[in-house]
Parts: sequence; structure tokens; C-alpha cells
Amino acid sequence: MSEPRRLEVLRAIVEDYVHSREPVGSKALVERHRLGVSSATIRNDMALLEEEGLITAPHTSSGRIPTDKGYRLFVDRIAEVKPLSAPEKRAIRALLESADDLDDVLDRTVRLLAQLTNQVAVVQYPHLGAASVRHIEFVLLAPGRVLVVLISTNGAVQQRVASVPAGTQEDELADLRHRFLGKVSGVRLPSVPQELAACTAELPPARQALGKSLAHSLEQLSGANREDRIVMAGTANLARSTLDFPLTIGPVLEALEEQVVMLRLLSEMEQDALGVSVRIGRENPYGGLAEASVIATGYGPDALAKVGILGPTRMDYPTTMAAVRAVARYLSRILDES
Amino acid sequence: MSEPRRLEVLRAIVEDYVHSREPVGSKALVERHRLGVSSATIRNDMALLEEEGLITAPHTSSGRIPTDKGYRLFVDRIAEVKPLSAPEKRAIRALLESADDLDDVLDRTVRLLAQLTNQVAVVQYPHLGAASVRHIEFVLLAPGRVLVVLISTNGAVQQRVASVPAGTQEDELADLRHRFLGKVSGVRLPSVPQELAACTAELPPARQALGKSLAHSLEQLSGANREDRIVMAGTANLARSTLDFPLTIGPVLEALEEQVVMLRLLSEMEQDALGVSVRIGRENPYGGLAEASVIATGYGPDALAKVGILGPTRMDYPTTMAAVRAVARYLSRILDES
DNA sequence: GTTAGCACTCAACACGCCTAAGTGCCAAGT
DNA sequence: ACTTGGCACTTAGGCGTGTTGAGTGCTAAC
Repeated sequence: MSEPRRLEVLRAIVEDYVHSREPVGSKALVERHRLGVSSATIRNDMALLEEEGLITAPHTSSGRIPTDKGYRLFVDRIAEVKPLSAPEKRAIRALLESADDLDDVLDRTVRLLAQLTNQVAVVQYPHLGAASVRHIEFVLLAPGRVLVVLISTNGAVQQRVASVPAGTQEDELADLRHRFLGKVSGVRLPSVPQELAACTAELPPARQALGKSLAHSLEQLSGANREDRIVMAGTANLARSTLDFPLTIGPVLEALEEQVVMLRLLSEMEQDALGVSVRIGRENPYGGLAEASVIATGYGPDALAKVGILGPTRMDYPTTMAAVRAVARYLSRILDES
Repeated sequence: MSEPRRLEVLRAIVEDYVHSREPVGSKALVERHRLGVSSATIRNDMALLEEEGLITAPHTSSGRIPTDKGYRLFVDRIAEVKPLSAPEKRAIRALLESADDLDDVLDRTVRLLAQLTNQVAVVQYPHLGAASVRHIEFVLLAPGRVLVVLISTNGAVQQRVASVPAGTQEDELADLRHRFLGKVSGVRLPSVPQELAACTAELPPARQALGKSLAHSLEQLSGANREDRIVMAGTANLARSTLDFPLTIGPVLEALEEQVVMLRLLSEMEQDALGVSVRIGRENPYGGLAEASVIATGYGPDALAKVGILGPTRMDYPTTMAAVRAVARYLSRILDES
């Protein structure tokens, strides 16, 4: 009952099962992998592994499949990361470098990752905490309605419509814009509210109402930032793995659509040493994802925003993890450059 | 073989089948609907309907189900639009009126429509042809990289990054912005390229390269407009109707993700007298949607942008059509107001 | 600690049978 | 000229039965 061989058996089970979707038995195992022992020995090992809760048998006399715990051990201790192929790397670079817009970059990223992994890919908008104010703009849309635009150093443009006193004139807006911009230009986004508070306090009484409304909008834009949005692609890949989800893929689709769920999930994932974080099956806080795994990692400044994929627990972890890591790396590089 | 009764039979078949998902037979029909005749007579009628290709029998001796052609006739000649319930109407109004941003409005709209119809809802960004230029802005992000922002009268903000000569300074940008804005302020978006062409021609030679690059970006923003984007919600609803899609929902998800496909589809749909346009099953140009129906209608200025839903051919057309129409109507109203 | 052998279990498949629902058609009725 | 009751016919689907094959656990020998 040597420890190393037991792990080797677990690895073989995981790999075969991921490959074939069928419970794998002792005999098939010794045939496909050259472990130097007979099927009976493997059977003993498998009994042990089952006792430890790493594998399980769907019914009395059938092969074993890995449990969540088994996958976890596999990911943590056994799997070695497979590097991407050279063509894949080239494809990543080519695709991402030809993008200009932030939206464009993220859009290409998810599509690429979805195609690379054959899973659903998600990417969170990059964290703007490190960015600062480049520009603000007030545009009078209609009496009492002003479009507030905030442009930050990383190229993100955010807008919001504010309600203001009905009689507001263009020149009032220009004046306020000048005042505000003087205060917050170059200021880090998280610090914007304080600066604005100081500024509005100094305003002449006639401008107070207008100023407060506009400042409020700016605070909203700078605070509750775009980082709370995600982009996704590859939902069609779920359909192919429909057999891996017990009843339907409904709950999974629901989770994906509820951005709040995905955002919490992503933010909870801390990356470990390898730089990629994995949530397997029921490790997952959300019930609808009990049969799903999420692989994600941070990217961009301080790696605060996340990019990753979601798929069935039965997935090729090493390859997928490599793809996620590679894409995140390129993505960070692109964002640094611009 | 009275014509009106045959249509009545078709209606009954469609309604029962939509309700039960099971082929409906002659006997069940006379029991559930009080047609004044016996099952034998119905059988004769059904034989006729089958000859006309309006219904079909899955196997030799089983009830009939409507064909695409049958649904078509049902929609065109038989169905009467069911008005929405008062609570539903109230919900629509409440939800949409509390939105401010254009993005926000569209987002709420699709979610609402998806929930109302239990199908996948899609909405196309409103056509900006009628809008005109409110403002433009150039922001120097990094040496050689300028963020070009175009704000139009309907509150849409669009941005793009342009590559410019490396040595470009802030004051050059300010100068060009002033020149451009003078020319295009208030101009309809489609006319922007001509105005800009005239303007760049007059530039001093030293500004030509920079001017052309910026003008090009502005043209892109004004021309290939946001109308070529769609927002969607309710994909999880597809999972529930998984039984209505023959093999998998894969092709449908693919179509939904390929915005190009959906955009072409929507743009090809002309609304008929009722104000709602319907594509049933194979009427649909895209193969992956052979078992799906699309219900859409225009909204906004000139009803050029589309809002609608996608679901299995076996759906409750009257109710769904009513929901689409109602939502489009409210949506138009909201956009008019802002 | 490993292995061969053996009895045992159980899903999956195939077969045959039966029933219920439904059809088409015909001859009689209005 | 329709409508109707009756009847023979078709077929999917449910149900029990038997068979097969992959796989297990255990024991005794190596």
C-alpha cells in the first residue's frame, strides 16, 4: 500500500474518467497505464482511496469516479501544469494585440478563453482603484437632465444621467466642471468623494443644489465602479457538456446570468502559489454550481480583477488551468502597455 | 368539411399541444373543446389539415402536432392577441420608469421581457441615425494614444482609442477639438463624415496627420454605430424548454452568442399590421434555429431598433406577442421622454 | 505486500407481451 | 352532402424476464 502508487492510481482514475466520462475499473486501469502491478492490487488501493473519500462507485459493482475531494487532491498535489502549445500562444498574442478599446480587449479575451478551453469564460472589468481622474464632462441633455461623464487614466469612460434643478444653464455647468476638475484632476478614484465634499462646501449658495447633484453622480461613478460587471462568452459550450450536469444546465445558466453571484464567487477566490485558483463542485458556495468547477485568476494592476472559466467538475484541469493563466498573463501585459 | 370548423380544430390542436407538449388526438379534442361534432368528424378534418401540411403525426397512430406552417396560419389568422394583465402592465411601467441610463433601461427591459415570457429576450441598441452630435472630447492617454469620445443628443457615449503621431501635445488636441466641434456640433450622425472631410482639408499641414487620425475615429463612432450591439437575458429559460429542442440547445446558444446572426435576423424582420413580427421554425434563415421561433418588433424613433424574444416553436404565441408589443411600446415611450 | 481465483452484484440490453391511444375507412343514418 | 358509430389495424411505451459483461470483495497461496 505504498503511498506514491496510490496517488498514481488516483491520477490515472482522474485522467481516464475525464477522458472517457465512464467509471473506470481496476482491470482497464492496469491495461491503459503501466503501473507495475496487477488488477487485484489496484483493487486494494482503490478500496483505500474510497475509504479516504477520494473516489466513489456510482453503484455496487462498477468502476470508480473521482469525488470533489479527489479532484481537489489531484489539482493540489498531482497535476503538473501543461504549457500551452506554441500556436496557441501565438494565437493569444495575435488576437489580443490587435485590440484597442478596453471593451474590445475584454470581449476578445473571453471569446478566446472560451474557445481555448471549451468552457464558459468570464472576465471581470479591471479594477479602477489604481486609476485616477483624467477628465470630467457635463452635458446638458434636456432641461433638468445632465449627462455626467468621467474619464479615467486607464481609458475607461463612464457615464450617468443626473437630475438637476430645472433652470440649469450651460454656463453654470461649465463653471462647476472647472471647479471640480481643478480639485480632482489626477486624483485616485477612491479619493474622489472626499475632494468633492470639500469642493461643494465652498460653493456659493446658488450653486449648492446643482453641485451636490453632480458631485453625487461623480462619486457614484468613481466609487461603485465598473469592476462590478462581468463579460462572458461560450455559453454554448455548456450544451455540449450537458451530460455532465445531472438534471439540466438551468441552474448553471441562472448563476451565470446573475452577475451578483458570479462576482461574489470570483472575488472570494484567492489565488494560491500557482497563480490560479480553483473551486471544485460543492466547494462552491452557490448551490446551482454543485456540479461545476470554476478556475480563475487575477489580472491587471494588483491582480484585483478576475478572469476565468466555468465548466463541469469533470474537466481537464491541467490544460484549462494553463490556458487561464496564460490568458491572464497576456491580458495584464496588454493593459500595462496602454 | 366546413372551413371555419377546420380552423377551429387547428386552433384547438395548437392550444392543446402548446399546453401539454403531447400529440393531440381526435377524442381528447372533442372532450376538451366543445366542438359540436363527434371524434370521427374531427378525424376527417384532421386528415384534411394534414393534407394541407398544417399538422403532422409523429408516428402512424398518434395524435397530431402542428407544423411550422400550422403555427404560421394560427398566428396569422386565428390567434387573437391577449391583453396583458393589469399587474403586469404596472410592473412594466414601474420597472422601466425607475431607470436613468440608456444601458440601464435596456438591461431592465430584457430582464423584464425574459421574465414575462419565460423565453430568451433580446434588445438591439437603439438606432442613432436620428441623433446628432452633442459633444466631442480628445483625451491624451499615453504618448501616441488618444481616447476619442463622442456624445450624442440621445445620451449615448461612445469611445475609441486612436493612434496618433507620437509627439502630439495636449494643446494640439484642444485646438483640433475646437475646430471639429465647431463643424459638427448639432450635426446628424450620418452627416458627420462629410463635415469632417471638409474640415480636415482646411487644416494646416502640420496638423494633417493628427487630424486625419482623429477624424477617422470620429467617423467610425458616428457611422458603425452602437446599433449593432444587442443585449440579452433569460438564457436559463432555454434549459427549461430543453425538451422542445431535438438534440441539444447548443446551436441555439451559438446563434445567440453570435451577435452577427441575431442582428441580421432582427433586421430582416419586418413588422406586419399587428406591429409584431414572427419567424417560425424553418422560416428562419439560420439552421441552428430550425426549431426556434423569434418574435420581435421595432421600438424607438422610426421603430428601427428591435426588441423581441426567442423560444421553441412550441410556445404560447398570443401571450408572448402581447408581451413583446407592450414592452416595446413602453420602451419607446421612455426613450421619447428622455 | 502481492497475486490468482472465485463467487457475487448489478447496470444495461434485448426480447416478448400487453395495453392504451389513436388512426383510416366503411356502411349506415340524417 | 355531411356526420357518425363501429371496427380492424398500428404503434409507442410500460413491464417482467433472461442474459451478458464489467467490476468488486474476499480468501488462500505466493
